[in-house]
Amino acid sequence: MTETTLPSQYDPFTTEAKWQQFWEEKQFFKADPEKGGKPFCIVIPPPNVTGNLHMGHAFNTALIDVLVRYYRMRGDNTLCLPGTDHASIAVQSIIDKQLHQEGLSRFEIGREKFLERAWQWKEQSGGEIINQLKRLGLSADWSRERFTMDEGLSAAVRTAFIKLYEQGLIYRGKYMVNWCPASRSAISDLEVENKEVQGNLWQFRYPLVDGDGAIEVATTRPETMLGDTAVAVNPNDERYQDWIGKTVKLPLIEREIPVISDETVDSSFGTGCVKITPAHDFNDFAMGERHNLPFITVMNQDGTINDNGGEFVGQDRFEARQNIVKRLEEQGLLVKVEDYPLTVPYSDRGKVPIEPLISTQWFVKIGPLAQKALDCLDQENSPYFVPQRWKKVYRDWLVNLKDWCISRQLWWGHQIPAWYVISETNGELTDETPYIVADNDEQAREKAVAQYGENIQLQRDDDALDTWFSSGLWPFSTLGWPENTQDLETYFPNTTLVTGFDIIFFWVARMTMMGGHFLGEMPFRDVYIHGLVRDENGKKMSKSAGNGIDPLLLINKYGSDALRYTLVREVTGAGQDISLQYNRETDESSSVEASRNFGNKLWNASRFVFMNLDGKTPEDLGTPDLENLTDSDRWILSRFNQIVKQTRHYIETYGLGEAAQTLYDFIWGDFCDWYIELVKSRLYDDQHPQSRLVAQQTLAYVLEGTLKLLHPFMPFITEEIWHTLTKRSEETLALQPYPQVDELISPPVTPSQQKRSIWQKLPFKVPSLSIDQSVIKGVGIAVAAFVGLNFIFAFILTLEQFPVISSVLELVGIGYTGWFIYRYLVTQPKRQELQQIWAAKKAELIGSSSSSQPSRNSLINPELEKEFELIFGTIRTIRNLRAEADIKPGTKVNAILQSESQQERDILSKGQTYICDLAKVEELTITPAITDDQQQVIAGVVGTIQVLIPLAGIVDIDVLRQKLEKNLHKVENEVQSLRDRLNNENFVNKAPADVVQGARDALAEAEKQQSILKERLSRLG
RNA sequence: GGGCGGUUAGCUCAGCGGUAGAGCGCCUGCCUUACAAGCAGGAUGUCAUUGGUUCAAAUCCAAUACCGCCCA
Repeated sequence: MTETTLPSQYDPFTTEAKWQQFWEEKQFFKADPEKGGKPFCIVIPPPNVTGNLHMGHAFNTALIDVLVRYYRMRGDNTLCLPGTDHASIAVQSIIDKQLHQEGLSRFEIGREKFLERAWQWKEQSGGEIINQLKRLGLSADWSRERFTMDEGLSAAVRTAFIKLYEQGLIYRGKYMVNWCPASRSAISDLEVENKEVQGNLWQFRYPLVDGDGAIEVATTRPETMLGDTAVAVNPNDERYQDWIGKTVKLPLIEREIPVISDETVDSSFGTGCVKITPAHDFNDFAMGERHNLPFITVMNQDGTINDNGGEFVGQDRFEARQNIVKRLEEQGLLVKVEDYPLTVPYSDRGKVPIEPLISTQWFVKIGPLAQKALDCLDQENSPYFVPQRWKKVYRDWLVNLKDWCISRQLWWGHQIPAWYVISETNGELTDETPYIVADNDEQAREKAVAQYGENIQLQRDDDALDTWFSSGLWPFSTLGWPENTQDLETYFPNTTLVTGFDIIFFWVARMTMMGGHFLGEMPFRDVYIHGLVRDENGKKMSKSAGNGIDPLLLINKYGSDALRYTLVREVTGAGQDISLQYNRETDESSSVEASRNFGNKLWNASRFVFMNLDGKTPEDLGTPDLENLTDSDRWILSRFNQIVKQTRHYIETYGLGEAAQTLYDFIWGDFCDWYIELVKSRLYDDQHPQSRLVAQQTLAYVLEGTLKLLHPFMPFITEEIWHTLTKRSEETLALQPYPQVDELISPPVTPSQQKRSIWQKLPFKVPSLSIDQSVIKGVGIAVAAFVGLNFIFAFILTLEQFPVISSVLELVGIGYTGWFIYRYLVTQPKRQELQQIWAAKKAELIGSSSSSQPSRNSLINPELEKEFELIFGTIRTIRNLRAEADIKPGTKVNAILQSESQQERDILSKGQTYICDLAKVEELTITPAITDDQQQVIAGVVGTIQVLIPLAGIVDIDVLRQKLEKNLHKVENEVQSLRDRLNNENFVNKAPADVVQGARDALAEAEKQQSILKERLSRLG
């Protein structure tokens, strides 16, 4: 064994920083649309530049990066595009708050200065966020980083706006919108959060104009009565038949208003008679339109009562509420007040109740856009939701969409590209002022002049667009749209959108609508929905609750790999929330700690391997010599290939948590607990150099393969170990090919291998040929290509598949060869495509190789794995007996294994050295029957094998008896239940044959165990 | 009110027709030269309740209860 300088504890801090820098400097993750091959593209959901990343971002980033790194290693033409979002309202309110603290307001410093500060903020916050993404290990192409307000994306926004406007899908109009008095801006339906609150239901009396009496109305918002223009009842409500058509006098304001009937009135609400305020309530607005009622706005933009409010002018809406109730009470018009739970719409941003207000805004006509997205969903199931249940949520939302109010009375954001020709309305901006939609000032002026003559005065719309308008373009504006760039050509549509379910509404549907409209297809193939990260008490993390857990805190404590791995491993049920163990007093997390320990385990296993490779790399040693493998080598190679298969399958079906768990079990269980222990004696044995070499080869091969498998999940530690292992200092693990099942038997053709080995062997210089030349020299090439093809096919095919070549060449045909060369071989990127086509062709011709003859064609060997299960079971039983008998770990014992089954005895014989090594057995006897029974013996049973350890010392008979009795009891229960089942005719007749046989076998085994245990007990006397 | 999830070991969660698993925690023994961030061994469950389907239900169906989310 050679000494290693590596410490026995892995230190993530220096390591992670080192590789982060290495990856970035070498630009390993820079995408190249020319590379060819199957494109794989993820554009990350851009974090808001409102501060730092939270745990939800860490989660999202971890999932994205697993996918991106996997597909990159698989050989796909991969792009991961990072970026940030300007978050209009959120950032504006941050700046507003800053100004407020300085005793300033944005109106005082003006738009220009305000935007300067906002950009400053963006630089700082955006920079921090990008750094944090890097610390998380995100393997993005940083050269393509975008920001929603950078030049290109702003141009995309203007183009989209202008196009939609010209197509009649954007309009300006006076409608009721959700108004946030705190930010003094309109907001969209989605930014409204409904909250259950304990409010009141007031009942007022509105007196009849003609005659005596009054009608009683119920309301939860008394202050709006100032704007009432009718009272309404349900036409079928018998109580109020006589009232319909009469006129009542609105108290305090003294306005005469009609009593109308409308189907939508809920007779069971309050008195069944409601006041109608068309300018301050969405339902009333609709009713006002139906019945032609006046619309009287009684509030200002800041939520105070305006001139229409009589004596209450200038009061805040909630102050006015109190005063109005008081005044009505004084006038004897208050009937009663009762407690009443109700849902109040709050502004998600301003955190105050929104006020429905009529105002002039810009809207997107949703119908046609949603229809396109719906068609794609219904006809092509596009995009494909993972898990599928979110599809329904998405669909429901598309169906129920209303027109989208996109203007915001904010400065931070994309200013609406509309110019008012105020000279047409006496220099004033009114609802009637005509306007021009254009890309910039000059264009606007040009257009305006053409329409209104030289002497015009223009004023640009002050408002900014809803942030989600630019976010809706994100999957393609980031790739260069509206320019038809090569990035767009290659990477659109994106492969997968990875996002939390909480923004399906806000974001996903907007992207699908915009993508469908502007590019004619859905902007991503799949939508992978994940849940939220909950805190240690299962509560949703939120800023207001203050229960967020800072990912950086955990990264600093345990490393990025550990945090990433924890988050990914938890995500088994896709779309399900995950909760993170956390101790707020110590900032410790037991689950992240477990992942750190896992990393450390891998680290130490690797140290062990390094110590035993005599300083050689896997390349020096060569791949495992398949002719000279021992059973244990064959076993770990079987397990490894099984894991390769499972991991690939899980990742490709978005089972990231399952993949992570599978690797954990393999590395800790199969590789560390068993294989390393099995192989030790061979490594320390100089007498058998060949066996030692094969052990080294297998160790090195499986370790390197395991590092590759795990790399997408724990990129830093695997990169670190891989470099120590391979000494390939200028390369990166991140660009190594992902392991393939049975690659030792039929080596995969990887691009790099092609370049190095096969390609250079071709008898002509294809890479230097231009396309034109290839056409001219067609015939000559065809001949040369034929030779070249033979080389390639010879390499791709394994020996047993060789006869297939002739039939393939018939398929290909010589005349076709020239084109074939041009199409697939001249350009280096196309070669991968060939590989895929070839694989498909191969499968077509010879059938899928994996399932047909597993033992001959695959290293995966289920029979061998079963045999090892028996050997391991035997080892465990001996260890168990040793522990029960309190035999010191270092002490060797003798053991007798008795089985009537020849097959079992054969397996045990083959595993004899393993059993001796791992269970510390001096002398092992394998026998069909016990001949001379020992007096002092402890016994156990595994399968139908009786395990006996003769003891020289004293055994506690009572303890032994108790243990045997307990086991016997368990076995007897099992025997009973199995007998019951097998005695049931229905079971025997109806259950599948293999299940019945399984039960019979289990019964036989249990009965055998039973008799062994009984026998042992009786011997105890 | 409508819809969707969840309820499995002390905790966090897998399993989703063939009779119950992991990590953490707990108990016992070990500093056995890869790893004490470890090794070996051990204990722990009417799989929320009630019905149904089935030879067989933690697993499928229905209802109920509780927890959570979304929409109105």
